Amino acid sequence: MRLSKRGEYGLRAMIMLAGTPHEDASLPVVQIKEISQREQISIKFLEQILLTLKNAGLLHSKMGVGGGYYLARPASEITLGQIFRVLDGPVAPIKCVSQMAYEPCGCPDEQTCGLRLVMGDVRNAIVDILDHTSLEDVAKRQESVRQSLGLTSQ
Amino acid sequence: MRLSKRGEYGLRAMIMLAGTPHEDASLPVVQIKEISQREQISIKFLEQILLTLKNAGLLHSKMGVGGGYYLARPASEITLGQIFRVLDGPVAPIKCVSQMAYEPCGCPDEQTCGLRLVMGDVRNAIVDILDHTSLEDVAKRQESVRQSLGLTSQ
DNA sequence: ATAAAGTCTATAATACTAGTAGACTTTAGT
DNA sequence: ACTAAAGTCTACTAGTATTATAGACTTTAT
Repeated sequence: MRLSKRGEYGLRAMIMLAGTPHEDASLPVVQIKEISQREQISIKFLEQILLTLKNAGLLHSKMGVGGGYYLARPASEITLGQIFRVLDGPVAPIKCVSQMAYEPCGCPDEQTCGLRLVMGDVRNAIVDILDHTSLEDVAKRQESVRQSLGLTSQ
Repeated sequence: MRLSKRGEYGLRAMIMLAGTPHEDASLPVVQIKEISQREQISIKFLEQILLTLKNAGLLHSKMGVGGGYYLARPASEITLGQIFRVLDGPVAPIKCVSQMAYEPCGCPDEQTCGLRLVMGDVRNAIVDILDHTSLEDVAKRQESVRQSLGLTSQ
């Protein structure tokens, strides 16, 4: 039940982008280098990850001087589930309960397989969280933790 | 978020053992070979898995002629979480929210890390299911599905 | 032009997965 | 005692996934 480093880094980067208010609206983009430094992620590895997210339509980018990345949609419309699936594949712990990538798992009778029933519950519990938590939700929650700790934003 | 084949096979085998009523109380053990055939699992691979579960104290065995495996405790006292952890390690999707195997994950500030907050929820949701579902629960649920399908037991 | 920035593909080291193999030990029955 | 049935234990292997690193390329502002 593990989130890969790819998934972790990608999610952290997206959350950071959601939590970075563009006070300076003329510079809505953030560079790979800055994300890499602030989140402590290898820049070359992060490049790949952001590119994948871009090709999946979750990020937009601007090339050339003054370029960088920005969310393809409002933070409220991007869920952690979408990001997760792009980077780490299906959420289901076992293929026979996957909605996105169903495949029989090889048990003698899938219809009455007890493991499948339970893993279906697990899948639903995970999906409930990941597909109903947007980047905005995370950014807000983060902010509220910061305030309850008496820290200033950023 | 994937259950390995090891984990899948081990859980299936344990569920099978829990669902096999020892009507013939003089023969409470089931042989590897039989589990392998009924669950369609490579016998050599299954050997390893059952041995691991035995060494973890979840199974007992009897060697020699007429030997085999049986649950170390009543099915109601063995949870899927216990089995899972033996075969697939910690349940938490990321180390920084693991109770059993905590490790910092490398984010700049763990206390306010939004990803960590959400993954903590995911961990709790999974643990809620796996640690509160016993082998007996699964066997009963399986049986009730069988009946609702109009099948006879076994 | 040039430098800043993203794009894309290839490669590599390491670890993990899903087995397979085979020699060994224990035990029941004769 | 012998034998066959059954679990025990360790090593090995082929394939795949993970976590990067490298470098050449393209786009764009100035």
